[in-house]
Amino acid sequence: MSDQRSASRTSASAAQPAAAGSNLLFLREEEIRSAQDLLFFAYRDFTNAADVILDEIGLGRAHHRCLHFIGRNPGLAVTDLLGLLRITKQSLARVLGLLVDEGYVAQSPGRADRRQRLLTLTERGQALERRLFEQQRDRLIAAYREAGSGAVEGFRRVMRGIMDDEARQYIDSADTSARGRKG
Amino acid sequence: MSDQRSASRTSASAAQPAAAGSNLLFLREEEIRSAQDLLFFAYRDFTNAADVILDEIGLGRAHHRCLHFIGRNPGLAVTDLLGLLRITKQSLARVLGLLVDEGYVAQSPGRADRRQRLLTLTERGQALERRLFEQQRDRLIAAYREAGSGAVEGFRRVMRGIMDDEARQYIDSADTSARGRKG
DNA sequence: CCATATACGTCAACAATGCTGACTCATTTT
DNA sequence: AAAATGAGTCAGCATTGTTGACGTATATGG
Repeated sequence: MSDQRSASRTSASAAQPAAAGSNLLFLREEEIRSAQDLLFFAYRDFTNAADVILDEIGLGRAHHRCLHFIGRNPGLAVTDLLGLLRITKQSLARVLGLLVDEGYVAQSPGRADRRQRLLTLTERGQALERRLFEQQRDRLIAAYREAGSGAVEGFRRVMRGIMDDEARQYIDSADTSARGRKG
Repeated sequence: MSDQRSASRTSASAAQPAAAGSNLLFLREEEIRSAQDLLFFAYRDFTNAADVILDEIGLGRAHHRCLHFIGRNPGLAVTDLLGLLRITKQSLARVLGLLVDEGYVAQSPGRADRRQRLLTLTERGQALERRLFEQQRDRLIAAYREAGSGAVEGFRRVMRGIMDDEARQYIDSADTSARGRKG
């Protein structure tokens, strides 16, 4: 690979606001653009961590997302899973159908509302989800160790702030139920 | 939407390690799983912020990524862009070709190595990239304000720790060149 | 009880964005 | 002169997202 990249970075005339002396504004913008980089690279490599295992089994990231959210919310209804993933029912059907066919996910009718198909991981699904989890866990633990324990709280606060209200509520309720364990 | 979700969260038997009393391990695992959630939702909503504008123009996220990295690294060589995005030349060609055709990106032969096609944003490309940037900027600024200035450093450190070495070097070199401004 | 809404599933077609493999051409390096 | 590299291109395919249109079972409200 050539060394062009680092040689030319930030030499763009566009990065300089027209007004002179507004170095604060410049730093602010650079800070934001740097955060764009952070989100792209961290997400890319974090999701990538599970890909080798997924490839072996012939599944994709979409399947992993399902396993993750079902594992985290046993008895989740299909509508709720759709709300978390923000994809269409038809997109989910392809992915979820395979997971059910291959015995990773089980469906059972809701007792209160028998129209629902509540989703849980089978033992096989739990085993797979755990293997995938461990890959990402190792990466996160290394990151946490490097960053220092004080950094984690800041990470959580900023990430929470980036997402929209609905996602925040989900995150917050997971937090409280993890500590209080009140079902 | 049903309320099944919050009712059942973390009631999975799988979340409990077999050994009793290892509550530290449990909290650790919950913390990691929560970070998985954070990455998914933050990335989802962050990228989403630019989608409305992209839709109007008939471009996608892949185009945005190109505009971002070219804008941030004027004179970037194609090989280096491929290295940042980690996609194949053929995938990039589709996306980049359109950006060039539509006048968002300009190519010019390298002086040192005339095989290279160095990439820059045209004025049109800069204008579009700015519009997209502003959407994500607003989200980040709100998140930074909510999280507090102390949180930002922690965010940056953890995100940096998640990505692989090559990406870290890129991030670090951007940091130094932004302050020192030495091309 | 009946009308309407909801939860879930399904078929069909299409779009965006990844991938592999195979080649060409220009230029640089050895 | 030979080999490597930077860039482009064609062809085909996989994954995962989208619309639109229906069908069925169950719940809910007048």
